[in-house]
Amino acid sequence: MNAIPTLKKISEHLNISISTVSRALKDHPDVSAETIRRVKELAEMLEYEPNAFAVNLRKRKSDNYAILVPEISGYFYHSFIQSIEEDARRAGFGVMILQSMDDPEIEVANLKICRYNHVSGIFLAISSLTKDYSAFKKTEESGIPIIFFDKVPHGDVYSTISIADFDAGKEAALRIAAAGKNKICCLMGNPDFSISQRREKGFLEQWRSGHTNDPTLFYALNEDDAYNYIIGLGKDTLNDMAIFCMSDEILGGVMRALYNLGVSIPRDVSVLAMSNGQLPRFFNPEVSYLQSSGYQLGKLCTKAMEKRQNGVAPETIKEMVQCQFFVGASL
Amino acid sequence: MNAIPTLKKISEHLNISISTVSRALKDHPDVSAETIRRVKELAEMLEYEPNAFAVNLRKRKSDNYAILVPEISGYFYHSFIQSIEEDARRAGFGVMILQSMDDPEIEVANLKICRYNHVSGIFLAISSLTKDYSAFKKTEESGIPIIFFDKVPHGDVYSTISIADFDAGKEAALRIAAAGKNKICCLMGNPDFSISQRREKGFLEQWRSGHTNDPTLFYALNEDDAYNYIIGLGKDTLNDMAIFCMSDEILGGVMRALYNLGVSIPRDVSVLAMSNGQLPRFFNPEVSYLQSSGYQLGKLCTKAMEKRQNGVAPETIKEMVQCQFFVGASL
DNA sequence: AATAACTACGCAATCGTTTGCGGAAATATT
DNA sequence: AATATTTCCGCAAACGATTGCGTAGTTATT
Repeated sequence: MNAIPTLKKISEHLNISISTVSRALKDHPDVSAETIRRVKELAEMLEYEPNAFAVNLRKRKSDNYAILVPEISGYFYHSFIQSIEEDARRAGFGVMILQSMDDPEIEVANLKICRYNHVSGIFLAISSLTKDYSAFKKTEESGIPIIFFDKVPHGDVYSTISIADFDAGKEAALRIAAAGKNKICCLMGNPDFSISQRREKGFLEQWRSGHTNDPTLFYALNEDDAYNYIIGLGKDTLNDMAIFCMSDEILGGVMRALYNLGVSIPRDVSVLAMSNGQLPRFFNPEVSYLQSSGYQLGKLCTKAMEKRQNGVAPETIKEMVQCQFFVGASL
Repeated sequence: MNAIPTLKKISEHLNISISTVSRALKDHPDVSAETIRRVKELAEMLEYEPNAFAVNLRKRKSDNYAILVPEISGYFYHSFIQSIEEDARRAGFGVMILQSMDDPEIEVANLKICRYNHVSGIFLAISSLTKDYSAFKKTEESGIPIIFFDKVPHGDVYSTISIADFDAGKEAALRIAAAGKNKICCLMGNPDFSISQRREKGFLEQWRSGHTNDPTLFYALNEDDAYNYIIGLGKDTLNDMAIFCMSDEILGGVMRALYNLGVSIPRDVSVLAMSNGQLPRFFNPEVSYLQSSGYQLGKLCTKAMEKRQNGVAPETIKEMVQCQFFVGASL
């Protein structure tokens, strides 16, 4: 069997104490240059690496971050995860993934797992129905910093990195107005999502400042919801309408429906989306969208986490990322 | 500070020894019913959970699996990861994510991380240029089972769960032939990928059995490669052609190009893809495809991993998943 | 009543690493 | 030559959970 080397084994080989080996490997000044050389040489040869459990047990802390999202798949979080993993690896951290399946109970259980595994920090997108923040509070109090992203709790005691959803909503309304459209349908996501609420608010506020008619609102919980809704509207109702799709999921459903109905874009119907940036380019014509990039959001979260690791207070970290507009041909 | 409870704390509260507390929590027969009751009651109250580091240090094993993929994002692996996480959580395992960025060196480093973190098992899709399997061998020898999936090493000493790539290639050729197309272009992925090679081999073998002309082959390393290639072919060359897209990445590039060239599908050009199942439905018309589902593959890998955990020999686990054909309107 | 068996618990070592403290040997200071 | 400093290293106690072994006190057996 391929026995994994320990300090003890090295110490026995060299006939010195475990402590000295440990110190030698860290260039402790109490160890002679010659001993350091010999220890390091042997350690290298045996491919010694400290046992993570033992180190963590002693430090009462692991070099692991946790990412806690409602769901890995979909259009957004996987690119966020990729982003975090890249940075974490560079900083010597591992990444644990946990899904809440948008269930507050699993979310609480996952936080508990994080606590008992003494992760160094948590990146967290909260589930839509989370009302009780006590698990967040408890986790922060136990010394584990949480960076909330995308779906963040309200209240100002937490570190949050979020999309400028309100502004994005406003810009969407502006772009649509600029395209000369007047009949609007907004397909928002689950109204329990904070992001849905803010995007809607921004859109409505902007729209109402220049128009007297209100947009039609529909809350689509998933792609099929969006699809069925558009199909239900029918070609006539859709004529000359502009559709705002709050997410990639919704965009997917809407476009499939529009294809099936055989409407022409943008002649009959205009489309504007908010997106992670991949999907809109696959439609014909390419869909214009406001990009909220999971990858970029990840980069900001990494920076925020580094600050928190260095003791920066949670409430001082509040960031909003503006969305960037990408011109397609759907508007 | 919200001190996390330990056996010691419980034992002090109850004035009994640490050992007895430990045993009580596991219903050890050496502990009286009354003591068990008192211990469990207090443990519950304090929300005691064993310190994972200490447990793992003693067991020399963690309740964690690692997933090692070239890249999280893209069209395939994230659904695989989602699948594994679901099952792992149910079985009480955590999931660590590591990306190799398709770099053999990082892959080796990641395997080392797995070893020194004593994960219970690894799900691994190898990078395209990995030639040296010694790190795999070493990891298996150190007692950590590896389930290779999707991109698997050759040789028969490993546990592998792979797509029936050869068969899928054959079926693709059959479907295209059945559609009456004769002029074929196969867009394959990186020729270093084992999956590219097998899909190509299957396609060619089947095709040649009934035709004298060979398909045009092109290896697209990414979406843009595929896009540029198709654009380069031009409308005339494409006319009456059937295009086989080996992956979602390629499909994306091809469809964008076809849209831009303004060719009609399937009148001018037919398209058949191999896909995880999401993307083809977003095109107009919907693209026909052979599904290789990351989610399903994950389920099979979980079962394989359970077997390995129970001591089943690596080489006895070899599975091939057949692809399912989904009828679109592109062929 | 003496021995056997059982119940219920504690001691102490172990997993591998880290670190405060103490001390022998070598060197430097008067 | 006696004292003061360095230099270099080891002892032992943590971190928290687990477990083989030992044993005081009780009950069962002859």
